Amino acid sequence: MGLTKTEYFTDKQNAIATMAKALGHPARIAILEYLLKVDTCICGDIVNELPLAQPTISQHLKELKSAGLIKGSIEGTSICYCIDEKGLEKMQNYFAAISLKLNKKNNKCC
Amino acid sequence: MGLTKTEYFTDKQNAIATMAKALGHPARIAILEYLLKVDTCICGDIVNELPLAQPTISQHLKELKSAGLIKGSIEGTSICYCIDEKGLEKMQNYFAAISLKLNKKNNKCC
DNA sequence: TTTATATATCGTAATATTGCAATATAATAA
DNA sequence: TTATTATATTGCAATATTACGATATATAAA
Repeated sequence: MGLTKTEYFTDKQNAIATMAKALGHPARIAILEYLLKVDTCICGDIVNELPLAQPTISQHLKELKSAGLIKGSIEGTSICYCIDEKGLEKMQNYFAAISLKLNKKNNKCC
Repeated sequence: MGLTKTEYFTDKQNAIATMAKALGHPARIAILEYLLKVDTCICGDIVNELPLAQPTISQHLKELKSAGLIKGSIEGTSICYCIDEKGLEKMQNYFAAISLKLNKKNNKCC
């Protein structure tokens, strides 16, 4: 086992779970926040910024990228990573919709 | 290894990552959406609703609960689970804040 | 071409997650 | 007390994740 049964769930559920999973590690949250903080879109300064080895950062970047949360473009020798607004917008919309639903019914149990 | 180095990150980063991680599985997204859909707050109907065995659901509920995303209260023999608004509000606020920042700087690279 | 620099990939060890059968627990019903 | 019912816990196999050293790759500089 150890294998998620994605086939039992809807595409949308899987998509949200995939993005949430990508954000489910503090290093990846830190990368996101760093990309958000710096004005110019930054490449491997992330490696200097975070207390993790370069291969580890590279792996985390890959995961964020494949989840559609960041984008990377080649800039000479280095690579320029930046936030993929589309992905984050999806997350924002998802949680905004949930909050809206929670407000409508006033969740009065428990 | 296989061990996340949480000590290198801020409490807030770890907190967001923990909640995101809990949402990083389609079954847990499905549970959340089910709790959101039903008006009365529901217990073990989740087991009937989802195509996973009872111990598996129980485990997923435990994770959602320990992440502060759902609450459970004993209701006779069964347990009534419902959404913990505080946790979801934190997630909503987090993504709303990110969107806001993304709009301010207009993320024009890549 | 050779060297330097930046990033990715490979290989691997340690640990975590997923899923479920079997079993335990805890509350009500008979 | 003895079922019955609902949920949790245990134990375990299969797989995934995390982290990093070593190495590969690819571009630019000398």
